[in-house]
Amino acid sequence: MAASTPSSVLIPVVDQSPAQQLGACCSSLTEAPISVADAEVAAHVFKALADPARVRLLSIIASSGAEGACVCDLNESVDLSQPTVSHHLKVMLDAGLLERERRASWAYYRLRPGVLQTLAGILGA
Amino acid sequence: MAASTPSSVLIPVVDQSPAQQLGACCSSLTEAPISVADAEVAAHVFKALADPARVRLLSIIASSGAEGACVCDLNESVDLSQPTVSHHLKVMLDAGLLERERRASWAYYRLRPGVLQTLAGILGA
DNA sequence: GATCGACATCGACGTTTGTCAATATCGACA
DNA sequence: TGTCGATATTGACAAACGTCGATGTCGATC
Repeated sequence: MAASTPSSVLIPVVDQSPAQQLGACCSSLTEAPISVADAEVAAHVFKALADPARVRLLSIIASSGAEGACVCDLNESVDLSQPTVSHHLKVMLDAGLLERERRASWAYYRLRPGVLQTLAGILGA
Repeated sequence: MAASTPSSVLIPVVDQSPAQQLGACCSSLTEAPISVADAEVAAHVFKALADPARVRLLSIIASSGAEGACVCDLNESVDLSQPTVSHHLKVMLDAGLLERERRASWAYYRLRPGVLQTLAGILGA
């Protein structure tokens, strides 16, 4: 296709999260074979969902709508230590699935708008 | 999907793959907090997509439609050894994303019908 | 300023994962 | 029957991951 020599070796430094890049990469997995680079981006996002604790946290956060969910509540929703919950939230934040907002001394996480629709679009549905 | 081969067509025999359970577990991640058990099932399926090689293989397989893709072709599509490709295919097969069919001495993999739609549905889109 | 509470980061650990070379399995065919 | 080609399985190893306790950071309140 476009690229002439995909001999890789490079990791392009993009200031966009994987989930942001996903929206611009490919229309769907099922239409045509995805490029190696795009596969890496997509896998990064899926990896952020590849843990039971993260799926559950994301579901709780998504269910709390636009206000977001307080970390103090999330800590009690899963049977994990506070540092571990913080770690999982960071993984999803870095992948571009979540947004963080600080209110007073609390942190609130919410779904990044449209990100699940983008993901669903990649799946070809 | 004619493919009239009198030779035996074997379909993966799994009692209940994660992707199959997904369809019956929850309507969507965003509606209400998912249960711990359902999160485990969903994470299992996402984990099968959490690798660049697997995403690319899945995309190639999906793009080849109902006929499926021959392993002999897949081996040349990614820069990995034959056992590694076989391993990745098994991961997605066990997760319920793929189906396998043997024709003569070749193996063909295809998307399990509807599985991507189910996944997209879980995402709430 | 000192203290407290909420959250993030660090360091260390056992476990899981991706990878390959070697080997096994199994059908096709001479 | 024996060989060959295609695919799966095994065994081993390094890297990545999930987890926790200890510690750091930062805003709020006294």
